[in-house]
Parts: sequence; C-alpha cells; structure tokens
Amino acid sequence: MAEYDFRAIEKKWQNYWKDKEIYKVQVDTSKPKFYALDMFPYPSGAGLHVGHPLGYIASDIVSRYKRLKGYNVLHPMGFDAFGLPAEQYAIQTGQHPAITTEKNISRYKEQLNNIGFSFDWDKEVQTCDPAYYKWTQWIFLQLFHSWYNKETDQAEPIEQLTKRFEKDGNQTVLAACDEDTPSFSAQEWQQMSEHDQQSMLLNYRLTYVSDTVVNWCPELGTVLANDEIKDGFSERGGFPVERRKMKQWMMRITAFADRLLSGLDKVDWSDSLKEMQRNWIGKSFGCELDFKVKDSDIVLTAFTTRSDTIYGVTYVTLAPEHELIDQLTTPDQKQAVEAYVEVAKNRSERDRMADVKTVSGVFTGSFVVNPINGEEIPLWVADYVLAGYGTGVVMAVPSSDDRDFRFAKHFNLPIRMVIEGTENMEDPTEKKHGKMINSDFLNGMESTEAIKAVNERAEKKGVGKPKVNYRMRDAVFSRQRYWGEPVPVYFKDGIPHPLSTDELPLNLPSVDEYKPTSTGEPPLGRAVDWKYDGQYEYELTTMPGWAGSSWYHFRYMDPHNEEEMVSKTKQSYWENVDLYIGGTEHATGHLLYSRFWTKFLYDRGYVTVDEPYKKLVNQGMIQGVSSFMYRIAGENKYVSYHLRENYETSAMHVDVSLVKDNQLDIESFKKWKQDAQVAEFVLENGVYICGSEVEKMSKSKFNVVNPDDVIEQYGADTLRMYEMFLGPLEQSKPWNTNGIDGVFKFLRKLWRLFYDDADNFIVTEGTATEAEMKILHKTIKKVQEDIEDLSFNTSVSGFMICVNELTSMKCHKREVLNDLVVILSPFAPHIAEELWHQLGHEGSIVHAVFPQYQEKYLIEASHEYPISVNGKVRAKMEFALDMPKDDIEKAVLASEQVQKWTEGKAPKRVIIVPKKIVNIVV
RNA sequence: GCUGGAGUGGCGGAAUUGGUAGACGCGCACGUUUCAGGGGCGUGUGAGAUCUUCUCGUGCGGGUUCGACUCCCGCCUCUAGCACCA
Repeated sequence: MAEYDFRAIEKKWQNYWKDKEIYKVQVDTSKPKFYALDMFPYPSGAGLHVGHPLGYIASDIVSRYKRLKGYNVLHPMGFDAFGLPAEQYAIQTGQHPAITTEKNISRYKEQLNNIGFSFDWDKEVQTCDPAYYKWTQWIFLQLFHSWYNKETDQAEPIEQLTKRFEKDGNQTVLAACDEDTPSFSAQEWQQMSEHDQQSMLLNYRLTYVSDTVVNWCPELGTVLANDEIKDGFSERGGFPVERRKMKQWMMRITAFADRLLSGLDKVDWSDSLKEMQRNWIGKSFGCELDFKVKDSDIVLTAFTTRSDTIYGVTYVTLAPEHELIDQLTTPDQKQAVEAYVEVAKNRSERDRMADVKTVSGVFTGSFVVNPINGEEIPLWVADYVLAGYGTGVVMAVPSSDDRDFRFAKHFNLPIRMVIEGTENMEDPTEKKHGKMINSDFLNGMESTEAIKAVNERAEKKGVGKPKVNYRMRDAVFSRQRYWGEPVPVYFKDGIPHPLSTDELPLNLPSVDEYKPTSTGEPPLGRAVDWKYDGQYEYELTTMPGWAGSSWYHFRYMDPHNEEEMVSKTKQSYWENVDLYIGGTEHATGHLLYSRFWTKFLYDRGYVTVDEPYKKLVNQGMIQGVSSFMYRIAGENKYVSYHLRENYETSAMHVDVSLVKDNQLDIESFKKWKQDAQVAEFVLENGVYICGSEVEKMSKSKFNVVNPDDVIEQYGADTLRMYEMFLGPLEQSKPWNTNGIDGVFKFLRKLWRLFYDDADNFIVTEGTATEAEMKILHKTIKKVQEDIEDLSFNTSVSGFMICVNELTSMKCHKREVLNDLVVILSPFAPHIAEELWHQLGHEGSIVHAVFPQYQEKYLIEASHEYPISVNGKVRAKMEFALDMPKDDIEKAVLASEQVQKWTEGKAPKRVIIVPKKIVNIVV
C-alpha cells in the first residue's frame, strides 16, 4: 500500500469504528465530561450539501481532541423530524409523512457516516418518535400544572397556588398571569364551581388557552410564531401572513423574560447573538400615565419611556384596534373614525409595514386631560400605534419623537419644544436629550432627572406608576397541522383536561388525508374516534416545531429511559452543553425557547442547570457558486459570457457540475437536458464561458455540491480538512474547490513520510534531532491552541508547514511521527487511524493521548530582531531563548548601545521587548 | 434609522498583550523529473525604482507612540440582524 488509497482506508476504519463501538459513551465519573452538540438537522428530501457538515466537522474535531485530552465526551446526533415539508409532500402524494421522514433520515445518516463523524448513534433521538414525544408531551403537562410566582421568581406547582386561593384568595398572590384576571377572596374561590375554578386557573398556568390575534397563513393553513415570519411572509414557503383572532394554546414565556435577559450574562455566546435576543425580549423602563377623558369616566393609560417630555404632549393617539374607540368617538366624528378603523383593520401586516412613511389617522372628537399640567388635548386614532405593545395608547410628543412629529406636521397639530436647543431646529427630534424648557417645575433639569421627577409626581398624584415593558409576547403553541406532537389534552365543557403521565404518549392518529377538514378544522379533525374515553374531544392542533427541539439536549443524555425524560444521575453528570454549534437563523426562535424550557425544568427540579448551552458558536453559511448560460430570446442558442451583450438574452442556471473554471463542458451539457442535444452555441475562442454568481445553495439553482461527490474524488479526510481550511468557522463563504488540491496534496505528502518510492514502510527508530523536535512541538502547541479557539483554518496551515518541514528534513523518525498522527487525528481521523495502526499500535487512535508540547523546543535559536530608535531600525540583535524574562543587565547594555547609535544623543525612550533580546551584535 | 461584524496581494485568508505585514493554500512564472497528458519535485511571486539596496504599502483623513493592520477621533464601503416598540 504505497499510494494513499483513501477509499480503502476510510471504508476500513469506518467499519472498525462501527463494529467495535468505538464512540459509545457512558457516564464515567472518573473523567471530566465534555458535551459537544450540533443543532440537529431537519431531514429534508434534498439530502446534505457541503454546507451542512461545516459545523459538524468543527464539533467533531473538538470532540475528538477532548477525548485525546482525557475527557469523557458526549457527542450525539439526531433529527428534528416533525415539520412542514414532509407534511406538504404528504398532502400532494398521500404518503404518510413518517415514511418520507424515515427515508430522508436514513439518507442523512448514510451521508453523515461517510464523513467519519464520531457520533454515538446509540444516543440518537428523533422528535417524531413516540418514545421521544412522550416526554415532549410530559413537559407540556408540567407547564400546564405550573404557574409563575413572581415573589420567588420561579415556576411552581399549581397545587400550591390553589392552596393559597383556598386560604387567602388571589389578592396576596404575585403571579405572572393574564392582565384582566379579576381578584377574588378565599370565600369567593371556594364558592366557585369546579368549572369556574378551572377557567380561573387557566389565567395562571404556564401553558394556557387564549383568544388572541395570531399570524395566520392561509396558504399553509396554520398560525405562525413571530419568529417564523419574515417581512410579512412565512419563512417556509414565503406565503403572505394575515392577522386573525383565534383560540390558541399559548406559552407564558413572558414570565421568564427577565431571567432570559439576565441569563445571557453568564453564557459564552457572541455579542451579536446576545444582542439579538435582548432586542427580541425588548425590555424598556418607563412609566404608565393616566389620561382621563374629558366629560367621561374613562381613563386611558399610556406607556412612555420619556415622561420628562410630558409638557410637550400635544395630543394622544390610540391604536385602531383599541377596544374603547366606539365609546370615545363623538357622533360627528363617528363616520370618519369607523371608516378609518375599517381600512386599518383590513390592511395586511405586510401593507402596514410596507408604507411606514405614509401618515394616516383621524380625530375622535374627544379630548383627554394631561395628568401633570391639566391641559386638555385632542384624542386621535392612528395606525402607527401598535395594539400589541404597551397599552395601545401613546402620548404624542411631536418635538421629540419623529413619528409624532410627522403626524403633527401632517395634521397641523401644535408642536411644543421642551428641550433646550431644539427651539429653532427644523427637525427638533434630532436632539433627544438635554435641559428641559417650557416645562414648569422641570425647567433646567436634565432629561434623566426630569424622568424621575415626573414619575415621582405622577405616583404621588395617583395618576401613574413606573412600569417595565417587554416587546416579547407569549408564544403561540398551536399549529393547525398534522405532522407534529399531539397536545395531550381533551376538552370537557370547554375546559381543557390534561392526560395523566401514564396515559402518555398520546399517539398521533392516522388520517385519510393531511389537509384541513371541509369545515376548516385542522387535519386531526379527520381522525376517527379522536376522543378521550370515547366521548371527550381531544385537542385538534399539534405542537410547533420548536417543542421537540427545546429539550433534546437533555434527552441525548439518556435517550432510552422509559421512566423519566432524563435520569437525575445522568443529567447531573453531563449537566449542559459545553459547546453548541449551529446556524444563526435560530437566534430568536429555538435558542430562546430552549432556554425558556430549560429554566422551567430547572425551577421544577427536573434538571440541575438553568441554561442549556454554555458556549455557542454560529458557523457561517457555505454559499453556492451558480453558473449561468445566456440563451438568445426565442432560439435554442446560447451565447458565451463576454459576447452576450450583442444579443437579447436571458440568463439560465446551469448545473455547476458541467462547468469547470467557468468553461462549459458542452458534451455533458448536451446530455443534461432534453432540448440541449440540438442546442447551438456562440463560442468565444472556441469555448463556451459561463457567468457565475454567489447565491444560497439550492436545488433549483443547480449549484448544490454534494459531499458524497467530494468524498468520492478526494476522500472524507480531505473534505474535512478542506472545509476547515476555507476560512474562519463563523464566516460565510462560497464553496469553491480551488484549494482542495492543496489539502489533498498535504495528506498525500503526509502518507509519503511513512513510505519510500519502493513501497517500503520507512519509519526509523533513532532519536529525533533538535530541529525535528522543534517543528513537532511548535505544531503541537499551535494545533492545541487553535482548536481551543476554534481557529481550525490556521491549525490546518500548521500541519502543512510541519509536514513540509519534516519532508525537507527527510525525517522518518517514529518519535516524531507518532505524535504527529495523534494530533492530526481529530482533523483527518481515517488516515490517522491507518498510520497509527501501521506504526504498530493496537486498537484505535482515539485511545491515544494528545501529546504535551515542551517549552524547551519552542524557543527559536539565534534569531535576529531589529531594534528601532526614533522610528529607524538601527541594528539587529540576536536573541535566544533561555533568557530570563526580566534580565535588567541586558536591558541596560542595550540602552547603552542605543546611545551609541544615536550619536551620543539620548533617545527619548528605549523600548526593549524583553523576551526577545539577549545579545547585541552591532 | 438603530445594533452587531468586517474592509490586508490576482484569489481564499495569516499576523499572541502594539514589535521584521502578507504565514499557509490557490493561481501564475521559471526550472526539474526518459515528464505523452495529468502528476511529482524545486525556486520565485505586494508595488515601484537608479534592483547586492532603497522607497511606498493593511478602505479614506487625522491623532497617540521610538514603533500602529492592531489603540483613539472623524468619515466611506460591504455584510448580518432589528425596525412605526412610544
């Protein structure tokens, strides 16, 4: 075996790993643990492209490295298997989504295994497996049986709440609950019927049913969460989304808002990601102020963060959805207001977003009273006020808010300056903070002081109170779809009743079709006998995609446990994820929800950690490079890239596998498509040149590169190293194979270090030279540091340098090569195993130990460094290695030398880089 | 508009706390190998010049420093996320 036969080597070792269960892992308290997790994939029909494994390779390298460092490593893989594409496919073909999903999963696994990952497949989870979703349902039940106690700031069992209701009613209870929950005494509670008690408790449960305005996507026939919508269109499919009021299961994530915010301080995530979550939670400190309506008992409460500008309020605005609009409209304005509200309501979310610039609104005819200065000001309705944020009422200060400013300009409402320096500005809203003016008792204060002063006064007068507001809303938990976890609840007299734990899992029933019913009910409405105990209707919606993925990191620890979601022992050993790698697209969805569920499970004592992921890294996306051909309009004729301007052409994607260096392989192209056989070409210099562009990899753009093809040509080790070599992990970059030869050559060169031209294994036994040890230990240090920083691209360079040097030194020493293959094995495990084996070791290289570098080899002998005086390099000095770091004598000598070079003039300063200087050789 | 991140050769990208900018790879050039091709091996490769040496060079303009890709101030460009959030 003289040639580097990667196909044979990779097959051999992949089988070995599988047969010997090399990567099987168990709790082992004698070793430190490390948990490396990838965001599990949704198994789509298209299979993996070269972008998917990027993060998996990175986490695999870290896992293998940590094993060599003596850690017990949990590195599992599974599938996020419920979801829309399989269901859409089922609707079209009638095939059960479970079948497609299973097929896709086995394809994914095959592709993953080709790459040589060290997953423990014994730990695999699939969210659509009843043995798994049994516990997703179980967590749902625990949420149902819990409430949030704001006093203790944690989730607690609902029985404790009912006990307090029996004793004291709800007046002393500080809970996260629905805003309009009425208060009641112990006696009133006891007198309530069972039915009324239960519906009261629903206001407190962490998962509850509610009539809310939701994002309804008619095309998909389901509601969507805020994070599943992009610019008014569904993230999947890109269909329009509208607002609709519906009965939904909700998750009281808002109860955890503060902890989700503060918890970010103790995790090692990127700043941008933390910032995204902070924005999403959107905590703002402000004040609620009551504006009494003139000649009425109605009081409108407005939320503001700028109570200092209260003297600049010249009108108040309501959201068009506000409940009291009818009552607040005077008869002569009735027609105008109704017409406006009607238009505003029917406007889709997208339209509303699209013309943010257009100012619209209408006067109600009513006036309200400024709670601080008693001024009467008009009440308007305008769609720039959002019903979902704050109270749906805004006190408008045209002089310091640009929306209010535009509005006031448009409708000719008064604008009053309250901040010094804005008096003569064309747009006073550009200066937001400063000394207060025209503001009575606030005059002269800075904005921040004035805020405090107003808040205090309002509270004293009983017309307002400080308030913390969140942008985040409770999460809609219902999906009107088939392919998801059934909600383990049935309805009796309109009240939801949970199943008990031993009734789980509630299996997904079979249905004849996967569409909604003719009456518009979700697909589960088609299931025959979908009733509890034969009489009570089960819930018809299913759980959203994020349910199963919110806790899978725990299930991997103990995936076969039938008694618990995860055993206490195993969970407290593995704790949480040390390194989590995945795409940034889950910043506000999955990553927020799973933090929420983890905190909940922690509160209720089921797990010992309240953050799921200690360190999180977002790998960049690998984009595709699409190729284009230019077809002449109306003809079956294609023009080469540089000649296309001479014709009327349309660009057409062409399969990238038919193109090399932008040059089309015409013969292959002719076989690619039916009408291509007879196509004609306008060539330049005898060849057809294609255009190219970087885009997202997708089937329809014919730019998908399948890792299997790369492996077939170069092998998995080359693929792994090349993906790492492409650039920093977190950076997005297009896939191009320009450098892949270099990586392949490196592995072949490495191989040749062990063989001579005559096929002889030529590892020698002698002691390595100083130079050989130096290059080896330099590499060990570099690779170790780079892996720990996740700078895989530069560690690959380190290997290349090392092998090049050893080759030029003709070093074949066992002493060196042994360590070299060990440190290489996380990157290129197959070739490392083979060489390890040939070096005469028994068993797998995973049982080897990552060598420690030795300082004495790292210091470079006799190297020249410059010393600069007043910006000019005046001399070079030789330094060496074993010099004590603060060798003052040498420093003094150096400065004397410097004086000589500066011709007697004392330099201003002499800076000496201590660890580098020893002798001066002028 | 706000908030992150980034601007370095023909290209992907290196550069510890400020200390020889351009590692490593691709590409290119020359040489070499009884070398068909492909491959292998070696050398060179930021720009400019009066070419053993010198000058200029890390988006632009300033500053701090003996010394700046790195730190500070002001711009420009690209990219990602958020966006009527009061």
